[in-house]
Formats: sequence, C-alpha cells, structure tokens
Amino acid sequence: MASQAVTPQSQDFSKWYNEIVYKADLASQSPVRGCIIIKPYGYEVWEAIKAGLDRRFKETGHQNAYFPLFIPQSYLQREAEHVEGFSPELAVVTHAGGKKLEEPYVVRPTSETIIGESFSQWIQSYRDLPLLINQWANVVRWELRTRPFLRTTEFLWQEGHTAHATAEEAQAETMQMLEVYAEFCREDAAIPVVKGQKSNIEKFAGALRTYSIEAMMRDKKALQSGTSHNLGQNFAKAFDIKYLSRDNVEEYCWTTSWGVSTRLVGAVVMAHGDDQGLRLPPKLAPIQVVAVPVYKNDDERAPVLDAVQRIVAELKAAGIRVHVDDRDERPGFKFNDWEMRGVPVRLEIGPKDVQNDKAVLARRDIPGRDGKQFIAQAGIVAAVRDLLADIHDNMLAQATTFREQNTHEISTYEQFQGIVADGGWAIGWWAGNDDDERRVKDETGATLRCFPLDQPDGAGQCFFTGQAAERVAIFSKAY
RNA sequence: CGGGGUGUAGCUCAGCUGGCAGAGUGCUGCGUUUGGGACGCAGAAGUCAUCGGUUCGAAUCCGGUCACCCCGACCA
Repeated sequence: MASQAVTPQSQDFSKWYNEIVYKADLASQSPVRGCIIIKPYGYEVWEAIKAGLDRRFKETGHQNAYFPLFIPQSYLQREAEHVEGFSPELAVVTHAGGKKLEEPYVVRPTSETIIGESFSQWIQSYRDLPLLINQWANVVRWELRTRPFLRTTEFLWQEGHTAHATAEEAQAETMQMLEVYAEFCREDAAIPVVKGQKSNIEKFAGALRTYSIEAMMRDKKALQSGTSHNLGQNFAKAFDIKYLSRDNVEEYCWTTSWGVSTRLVGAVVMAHGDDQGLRLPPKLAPIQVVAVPVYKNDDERAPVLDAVQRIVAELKAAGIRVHVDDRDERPGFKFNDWEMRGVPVRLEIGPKDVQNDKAVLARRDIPGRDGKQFIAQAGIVAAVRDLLADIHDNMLAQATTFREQNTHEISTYEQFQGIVADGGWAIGWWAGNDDDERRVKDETGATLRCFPLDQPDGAGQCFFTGQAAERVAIFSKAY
C-alpha cells in the first residue's frame, strides 16, 4: 500500500529516493546486507526494460545463452588487470558439500573469463565469427556501500559478449551496442543520455576502451546507466580465443562486452520522479492506465461500473495495459495512491460522465487541472494512445531541458569548482593525466564522467593544466 | 576497516529518575461516506535484537555479542 506524503526532493534527495522505492512498492529491504527484494511492481518495470532490450539485441543478431554462476578462481587470475580490479569485491565459495573445495569458486562479478573459456572452444575458423552472445543473469559484487537498485550486492543485468575477426569489427560492435542502449533510454525510458568514452582511470578492468551512457538525475548528479567495452585482444590472449583466417593463419580474436543492470530502474526513478512520487514512462509502466470509478451510492455504482468495464475492455483489446481500481476507498485516496506509483494516465468515470457518454483522462506528467481532459467515450482508444505517446515525448523533453539547463561550459578551474558546488555538469577542455584527474576528484568530489562522442571542432586549452587539449570532458558528481 | 548512532506492534517512533507494554499509521469487522489523501464504533497485533549480570522486580541499570543506519575510506 502506498501511503501519504514523501520527503520533498529539494529537502533531501536521498531520503526522497529511498521513500519512493518503498512507497511505490518497487522493492523492500531484505534480511541480507546490501541486497533488496524486488517486488512484483518493481520487477514488472525490470521485465519491460528486459523486453525492450532483448528485442533490440535479437534485431542486431545476438543470441541468448547461460553460463555458470560459479567461476573457478584461477580463471579470474588469467587477466592481470581484471583480477586486480575485481578482487576486493568478490564473494568466494570455499566449502561445499560439507568439504573444503580443491579450488575455490568465485560467485561471478561478471563473466568475461568463463565465457572467454567457452569462446576459445567454440571458435575455430573465421567462419565462426562474429560470435554474438548475450546472457541475462545475476551477479555479485561485495560493495561496501549500497543503495536500492543503484548499487546492490547482488543485482540483475545482461552482459553481452562478442568475438570478432578484426579490431575494426570489434570497435564497430562496441559502438553499435552503446547506441542500442542510448536509443533504448530515449525511446523506451524517456531518458536522454550522453554517449562517451571513459577515462583511463574509469575504464573497465581489462578493457582496451570503455564507453558509457551518462544520464542526469533530478539532483543534477550523473548516473552511469550502461557500459560498452572494447576488450581488444586482452581476453583473447588470456583465454586463447583464436581462429584460423582465410589465409590459414592462426589469429587472436577481438572481443567486446557490454551491460546494463537493474540500476536502470533507479535511473527511471531519479530521472523522472517528483514530489508526488514516481513517474513512469509509458513504455515501461506495468500499468499504463488506471481506471477509477466514482459513485456516491449503490444506484450510481452499477451503471458507472458497467461503463468502466466496457471502456477497459476496449483499451485492453487495443493492447493497452489497464487496471481497474475497484477498492472500497475514496477517489481522492486512489488518485494520490496511483500518482505515487507513477501510472502515466488515470481514467475517471463518474455518474455525470455516464450520462453524457464522457470520461476524464488525467496525465501524470502534468499535475492538477491542467493535466485533465474531458473526452467522449467514443474514440477513447485513440485518445489514450495519443496521450501515452505525448506523455513519453513530454517526459523526454522535460528531462532533456533539465539536463541542458544544468550543463555548463567552463574554461577555468574556478568556474569548474563553482559549477560542481552548485550541482550540475561541467564540460570543458581536458588534457590532464591520471594524477590530475584524481586531484580534481579529491578537491571537488567530481569525477570525469566521459569524453562525449560529440566533440566540438578544433582544440582548446585545458581548464586544469593550461595545456593544449584535443577533447572536452564532462565532469560531475556521480552515483 | 576508523568515527558516530540505533535496535520496542507490519511501518515510524515514544516510554529509559527500575513497578500492568504505549501512540500515530497500517491491518480486521460493522456503519455512515465517496469528482483530490473521510469519519465513528469495535477488534487483532510484541521473545522490548541477543546472551549474561545486578535487583523482591529490568524495555529501563551494568557487561558481552549480533544486526542495521549515517559520516569517512573503498568502488565498472
């Protein structure tokens, strides 16, 4: 049951976020430290995310498979950077079946190693390439600090793993999947993202290059919402992933990996939510339209419910996800309750509407009277369909405007510090090295989110070192 | 792993100068209500984190343990 008011975003954003997660019934706390229980309503949002992505993966030629949860510890050690990056956050199984294991198993933090081992067996010839695999799975990373959906010890995700004959093909795949993520965020989640390349410090342990999509949350912080890695030949060499070329020469493959997780649920909450609660983009909303019947007494009840059932049947037949709230509560309570849960459209039908063959549609993205329209019952399916499309467009536009208003070009470190202190993204020319990047982080709390793929023409002067710079970077506080 | 805090009803918490286990909210039932968070009446609900100690008597005082939260460190 969603209940009463929520802490305003402006007062305490973290508190607001936590309350939304629980009050909108997305998740509940679990007995296990750092883990959450994803409740049916939250899981349905994840299922919609999965469906949207899975369709796109298939359309781009990928197939799903499933690899073991347990990975022999020695596998991780085969790629030097990889093991160094992950060892602090591994959960290791040392005992099983009442006995100490000969070799411990690591609970997968990601599957490059065990999938690489398989790839080395599956791939013999250039004819076996490219190999395009995806896995939907759970992974475990023993994080010290967790937050529901954003960073949990166990989480659900997908990890794509591909092998290619050439460096160019691997790079093309890396960029293609980054675009798939960006397109999904825009078209299904109504979240605008910046595609960019990660700095050396932030790149994936074992990758040649890491790319990410970065989204701005309502508190102006950045959330890395998806990553795509060009792994070069690092894992191919560590796992002996080789093929015989057309010229009968043995060559190492070029591999990629890419993933998004249940963190996306958190992204949806923090990119769209307001002080009334969650706001779900129509394509991901488990319930797109909630029908609330309104009546004063038993005489009014029957005809109102008849009309509701008739309209709901029409909407369902048109493939719209509808729910009738026939609980014995007052309408006002239901309005607030469904707003907390983020349902995009509310359909109200009362005695007056039945009399006039009308209905009321209220949209979640525009509060109050301005978001209400009185329409004829005939043609309601088309009206709802148009409204859902319009809500998506409007939510995307709102989020885009918000991001633009809070992204600032800077050319000096002083300006930079001002922007970071006020919240928001700072974008400027950057030529610093790893140490410079760490210093900026230590001094301001902001990290280099990415070098955007869309770069301005020409060159400039680094706002930190004063050196000539070829690229601009986005810096921000991040989750 | 360092510093601080909290464990009492499903949830939020009061009770802590030792003396019958409490409130708000939620839940169940009945009735009145119903176009923006209604109200009345009746009810169910607890190993007061845990183990030990002091005491005639412990939610309350003392000690140990465990768990969780916040800040820091850590972090695809």
